[in-house]
Amino acid sequence: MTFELKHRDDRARTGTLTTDHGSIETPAFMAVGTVGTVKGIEARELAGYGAQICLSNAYHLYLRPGTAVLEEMGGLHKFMAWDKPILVDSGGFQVLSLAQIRTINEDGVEFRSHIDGSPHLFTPETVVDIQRSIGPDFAMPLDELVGWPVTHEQADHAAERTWRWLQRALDRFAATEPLYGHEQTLVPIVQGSFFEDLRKREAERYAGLNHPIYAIGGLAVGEETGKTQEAIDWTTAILPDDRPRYAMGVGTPDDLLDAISRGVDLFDCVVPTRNGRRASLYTFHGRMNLRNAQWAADPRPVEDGCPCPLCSQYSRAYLRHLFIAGELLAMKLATAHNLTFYYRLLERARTEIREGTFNSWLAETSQIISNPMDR
RNA sequence: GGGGGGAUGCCCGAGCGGCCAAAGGGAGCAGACUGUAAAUCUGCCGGCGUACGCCUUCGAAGGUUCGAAUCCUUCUCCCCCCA
Repeated sequence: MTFELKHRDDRARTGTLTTDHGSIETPAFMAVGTVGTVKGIEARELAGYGAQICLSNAYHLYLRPGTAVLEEMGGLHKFMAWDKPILVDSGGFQVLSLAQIRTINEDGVEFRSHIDGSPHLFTPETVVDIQRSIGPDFAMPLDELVGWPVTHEQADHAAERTWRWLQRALDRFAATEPLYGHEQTLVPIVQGSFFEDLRKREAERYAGLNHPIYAIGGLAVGEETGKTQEAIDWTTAILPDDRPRYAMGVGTPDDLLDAISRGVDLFDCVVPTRNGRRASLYTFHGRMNLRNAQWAADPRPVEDGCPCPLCSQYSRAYLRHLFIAGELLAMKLATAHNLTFYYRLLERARTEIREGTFNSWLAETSQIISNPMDR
């Protein structure tokens, strides 16, 4: 993996992140394909909307279909017919989202499968092994993610443990080989919650690794916007400037742009896909709930000039009808649109950065895009 | 012609003397969602008022009762069985 910074505009940057499955122009957004599919979207369609890389999840793939099948099928790229880069999360998020069915200790996390209740031990080492079987270009190590609010002590404890777990993951990673002939890169995750001393301590510590890429974890877990921004600032100020930074789980369109302005290069979030399935559509003129009665007989496309399969063919009225009727196609079209919007948004952001106009564009855009539109 | 059953809010449907503006669905109207246990969850849903509340509702009319969607009488309409 290599990363080349291309342009800077204040703290925002563009760059090219290159892997054995091709390169990614940053800032970039990764659609979430938890179980090896971005829900409702074929891999080739995803690429057509502008995706350069997608994300999947080790916890979910480990439970289904399991690492034996993945190895037999030649890894996740082949399995899901996606030949661009893939990043796979570790199950660290499930430490938080499945908190009711897991127990955690220094060795690792024991999950009770959400599918059949069976117990499964995830350790830093087993997660690396699973990541070898899945075969992503970027592999996330097991970390301990805490929510918000949380005490300083709890956040400290989780950050320390995440650091120790990273050492174990790095050791296991160094002791094993990729299975499918392409390079894999482990991405250390900086924790520290929303405490300045913890974030700075962790960032210093991780910077010392001199690693080629870093992730900022623990964001967007229920905190106020200002806290997310502080945490990003504390961290990006210390991490090596010439390495890509990935803000895990971020975010809404305005979150993305804000984080870009603070020097973040990579993102993933379920928002465009999940919200699409639930009739919440993003446009450059604001957010629309396509279930609302106001669109019932609106002949216009959701967004004028949008090249997605929805906007290039269908009216708001038709999409609303599909949602109200509970039709599968509604979710698919809305997901396609939201992803297309995200990719267009980031493409626009890259252009603004190259031209040195990012901050002024951000100021006029961010207020609009996440607020309700009603025209 | 004889016998029996039923009519409840936009729809379906509980309730069968007070705790009933009336369960529960559905439809409708909104909202939430940030490393996806999520095609999910939440709220509103007779009228007026932010709220305590007030007003008008349970086929129609009349009656019994302190009090009726619930009991009685008549009427209207629907369904089933027998002839």
